Amino acid sequence: MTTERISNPADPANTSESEEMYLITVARAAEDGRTGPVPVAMLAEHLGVSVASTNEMVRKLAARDLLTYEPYRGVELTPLGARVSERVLRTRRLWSTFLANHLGLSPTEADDQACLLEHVTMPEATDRLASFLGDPETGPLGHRIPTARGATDAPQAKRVSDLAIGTTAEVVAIFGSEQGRTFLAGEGIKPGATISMMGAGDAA
Amino acid sequence: MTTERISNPADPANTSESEEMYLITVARAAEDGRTGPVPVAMLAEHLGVSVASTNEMVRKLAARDLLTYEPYRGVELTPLGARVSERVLRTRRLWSTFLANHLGLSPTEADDQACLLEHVTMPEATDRLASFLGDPETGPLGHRIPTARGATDAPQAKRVSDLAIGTTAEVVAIFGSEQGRTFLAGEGIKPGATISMMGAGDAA
DNA sequence: AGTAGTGTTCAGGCTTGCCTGATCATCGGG
DNA sequence: CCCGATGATCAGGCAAGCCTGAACACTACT
Repeated sequence: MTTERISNPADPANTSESEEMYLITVARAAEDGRTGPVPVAMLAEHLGVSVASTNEMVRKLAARDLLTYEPYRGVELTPLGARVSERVLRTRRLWSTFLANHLGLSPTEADDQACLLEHVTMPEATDRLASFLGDPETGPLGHRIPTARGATDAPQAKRVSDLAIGTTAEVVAIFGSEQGRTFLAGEGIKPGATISMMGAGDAA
Repeated sequence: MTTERISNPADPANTSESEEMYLITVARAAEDGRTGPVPVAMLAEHLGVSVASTNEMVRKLAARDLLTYEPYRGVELTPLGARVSERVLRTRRLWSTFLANHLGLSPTEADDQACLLEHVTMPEATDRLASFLGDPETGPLGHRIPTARGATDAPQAKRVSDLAIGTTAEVVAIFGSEQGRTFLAGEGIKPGATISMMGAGDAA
């Protein structure tokens, strides 16, 4: 077992179980109605770890472009991070559905068990499970079950700085501060918009 | 997450995933016809780790009475170790059966996936899975599936349809959709409730 | 504007499971 | 009976994740 990562059998970003827990915790905060960045302290709280550990992990995940971190504000999932967390949550909720509806576990037992299974389920198995269950849209606890998506997701996002001059692209996400995003949105640059790369340089 | 072992949700001996892998490797050697102690080198080989690591782990497991180790001869499971490995192998093969027969994975894919699930499956889920599958005796690859044994199996749950008329029982679980569960719960039929079988027939 | 309090980060440590590279012990054939 | 091959073990290390405690930075309230 020389070096290779053991971690997760489904590897959009080759995330470890721990990393996935951080990511889905952020995702769930949003699901629970929270808007804007999730404070690091809240993450630590939910995961039952110290803030110091959370800080450490958050930086690691940010460095890997799985989430953005703004000190004193909190973290947010990047498109990549969102994809990972959706895959994990999809898997969890599918298992949860199976465990509750077919094996008869209570919804909470099912969710606990599913939380353990979600990190070690191969994409193939997840998809088969979805079919087996009839592609349900919500889990036993009422949560939405994300669709397979992402596998296809084709186009693959780039950073603006990687865009060749003269090309056109669709904005899928904007990184940076709230202020920055707001400013850009005011300029018509927001997710869904189409932009063209006309040239590069410092502020004119 | 101060100190407590995370490890396995089924804890006969509170074994970690790694430890379980060592134990079932020993168990499988016996299954494969081998008699007498299993050499440490063979263990290392099968697990893909160094002999030094194996030696280390073997001593740890021996100290915990999960196996016996005689230098220059090899290791053997103690009754305790055997119980752990049987539980794990039972879980693996049940999952394997489900994955192959119900989700349509190939026997080897199923086994690979099951190998990941086996370490994080709660005893409750294992038993339910066994019932769901009809208590099969062999897995997709032809291996024997150990029985639950050890858990005392106590009263053993039955399906309502197997209840004799006039008997009383406690509800331990309810299968079916969210809607169905909700409906029954509204009728006072939920886990923990006591019910009496008054008669059977189609909707009155 | 100043400061209390909250949030961040650093330093140093622990555990598990694995590694390599020596030594050290044993077994068994010649 | 002796020594080489095989097996066992020791020492020292590494990465991941987590910890505590202490220093530091920022925010927001008065």
